[in-house]
Amino acid sequence: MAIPRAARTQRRTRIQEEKEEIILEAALDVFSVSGFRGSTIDQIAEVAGMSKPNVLYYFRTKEAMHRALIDRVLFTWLEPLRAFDSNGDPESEIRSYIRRKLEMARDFPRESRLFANEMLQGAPHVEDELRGPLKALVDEKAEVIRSWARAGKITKCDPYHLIFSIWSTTQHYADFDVQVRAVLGQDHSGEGRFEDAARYLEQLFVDGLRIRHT
Amino acid sequence: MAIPRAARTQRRTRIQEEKEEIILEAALDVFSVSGFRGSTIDQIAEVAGMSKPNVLYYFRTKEAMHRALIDRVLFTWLEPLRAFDSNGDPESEIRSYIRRKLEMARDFPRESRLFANEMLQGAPHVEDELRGPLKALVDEKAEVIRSWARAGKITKCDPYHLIFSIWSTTQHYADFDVQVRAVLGQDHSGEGRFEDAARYLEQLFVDGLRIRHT
DNA sequence: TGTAATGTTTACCAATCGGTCAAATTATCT
DNA sequence: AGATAATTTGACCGATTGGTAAACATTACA
Repeated sequence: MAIPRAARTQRRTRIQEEKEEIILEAALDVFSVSGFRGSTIDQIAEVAGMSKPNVLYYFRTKEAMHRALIDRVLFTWLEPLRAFDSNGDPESEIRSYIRRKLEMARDFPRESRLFANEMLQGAPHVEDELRGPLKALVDEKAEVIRSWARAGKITKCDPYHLIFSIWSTTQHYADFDVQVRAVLGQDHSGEGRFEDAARYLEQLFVDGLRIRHT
Repeated sequence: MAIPRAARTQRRTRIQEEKEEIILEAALDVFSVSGFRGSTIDQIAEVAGMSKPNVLYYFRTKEAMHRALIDRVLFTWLEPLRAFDSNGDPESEIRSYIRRKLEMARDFPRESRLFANEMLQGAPHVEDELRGPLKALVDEKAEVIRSWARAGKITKCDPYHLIFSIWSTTQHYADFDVQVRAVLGQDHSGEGRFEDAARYLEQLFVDGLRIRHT
């Protein structure tokens, strides 16, 4: 008899690992565009190249798929912020944070859109993670930024809104990709737009913060 | 016999105006949260307080509702950019543009989310408007910014990415409202966060652009 | 190789989807 | 008031939704 995935507690089969990966990949394709409510298991099954019941053999519900995806994305998504080093030089830390976030927008746009979709819907599945681990991490980094300001290494500014502005400006190139391409036109819609964005954003933030050059 | 709305060419009844307004208001509630695919006519009908066939009496399809909503939002959404005055002082123009966009994020968050949802889905209903009127308007304002840079009134920077960064930072407070509230915590989640954001963003952009004070 | 566990599919279910229809109700105008 | 047009709704339609049951196929392992 077939035992659905969620009921298994023992180690996973080779096939399980492969198929679950294929399904999550397909689910990311679909969820990131249409959001949770707008996506269907049939769409995911088609993209994954298997039948709907087969998908449901590995993930018992649509919610289980979404949950697994969100959990994975949430972790890797905060990686750049965790890497933010309180002992580093403020200017280079902020520069590399911007660069890393921009690279993620370029290389993982679906993950960005999945997250954006979840936020737009009011974060029904992850509000706890926002109030808990995310807030804790941001609080910690905000304190680092504040200490830089106290030490005179950086212009005094609201560290929370600084972080928000880095998030929004970088993720914009993933979430609003269509708009960016449409406005830039065919000429500037190549991958070069990310380098232009990096140049512009580093200038905006570093000069904007009046970071003293060492 | 009842003549559905779209077939009418004569002037509209008082009831028509009222009900269409109620329906669009409800549709904005629903579409802005769940996106087009994730929203149902039943939801809209319930929010509007009328039966589904009655909603469909005024808008023949779900798409017609969405289209009417998008058209209206797209127009008012670009109002602040249109108001961007090429004859004005660069610093005060940019300051007031930021302020206006932030006010819209505060006062019309549903409109912002409706638009964001449409972008996330790849702008299936408005890509033409993006490539046409929107691009034309941005091109025009970008040229203004470039002329300010040539005249030495402003630091040289990519005007398109400057506009993108103003859009993203301001709309962030509408689209990612849940996240902003969660990270700021209860203490700073009041309406005061918009004033904090305005202060921070004006500092970021104006100083970042090294605008010479007159 | 045999067999038990795992994986896959066809057929199906009740609920919900977008949308229609005709009948009933209400507003408008003379 | 009465006639006519505009509005509203309950019943309904075929298609699609998330999910299940059970038969069938494949794999892993003794």
